[in-house]
Amino acid sequence: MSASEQRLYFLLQTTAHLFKKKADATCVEAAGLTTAQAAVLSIINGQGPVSQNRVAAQLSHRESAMTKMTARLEKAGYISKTKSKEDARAWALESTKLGRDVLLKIKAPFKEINAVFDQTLDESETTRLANDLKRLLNSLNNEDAWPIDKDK
Amino acid sequence: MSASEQRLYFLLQTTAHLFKKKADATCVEAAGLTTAQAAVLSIINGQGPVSQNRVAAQLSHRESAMTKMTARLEKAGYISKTKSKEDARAWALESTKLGRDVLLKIKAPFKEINAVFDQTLDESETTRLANDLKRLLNSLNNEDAWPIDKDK
DNA sequence: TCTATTTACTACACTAGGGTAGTATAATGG
DNA sequence: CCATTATACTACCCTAGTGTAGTAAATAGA
Repeated sequence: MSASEQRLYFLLQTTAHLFKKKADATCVEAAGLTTAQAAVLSIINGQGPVSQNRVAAQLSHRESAMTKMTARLEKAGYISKTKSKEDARAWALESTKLGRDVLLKIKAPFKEINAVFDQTLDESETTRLANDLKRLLNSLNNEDAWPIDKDK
Repeated sequence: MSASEQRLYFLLQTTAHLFKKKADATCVEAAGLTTAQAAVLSIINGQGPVSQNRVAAQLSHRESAMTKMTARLEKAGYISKTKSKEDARAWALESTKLGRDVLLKIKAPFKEINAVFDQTLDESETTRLANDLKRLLNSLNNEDAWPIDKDK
């Protein structure tokens, strides 16, 4: 059956939406932050002093979304925003002690989410699904970058 | 590899997000409405006079999201909201001529989206992916409904 | 029949993204 | 070296969802 007959787009959106809803609920209960905040915080924590720009790129988000997100994270005390020394335009984002602590609290809820995947799919199915999603991501990216060459 | 090693949750969210972004862009360009509006409108169009409640349930959304969404669709002239005769609390949502017209305009952009799926995955892979997503949806739903019985 | 509960919806405050227009700084080309 | 262009970010307004608290109508139980 073709993608349209399977209503694959709708299925993908619904699955992602419900997983997000569940993950947000468990994360907020366990640690007081959402999965969106956790994603940004974990990149900042892992990549030392980093600009908003670089975080946005890794999440396929816009800079304007980052402005608000880092403001929330700073207000909550999870990150610090200081002006970069190399580039006066950019922020140097870093995680705080509180930010690192809250990232630890989020491990248990994510185990719960991953348990749903692992209870439903075996190892080979998980790998296959991950590969399918990666292939779809590649197709999406290459489509827009065509025929302009994609490397900078 | 396990779901956590594959970062399956993140992969699912990213893929869904980028597909939504692309689909929204092409739909807005072609017909002036978003995919979220298209989903609601197409349910209303297909199921005659229907309550907000029933639409929300099919999309796994909350009633409060429907209040705003139907307000936008009515303002745009795509649907009519009249009080239900069977139940004075409920709305009877129906598509207008304009709403049906705009649904036709959206077919081409969705073909484009489905083409990305079909270019990337063959028929058996598409079916398999759809099944995996359906299985994940079932796992999510049954988890929350346990041990309370799920039928009403 | 009269109360209690459920149901359909609204209002409001919030997170979270998009897109556009603008500013300040950096990098580049003549 | 200076003008142009690119980059990093902000401000603003929009869609779109959540969750909670509330109202009015329907339903169920005593």
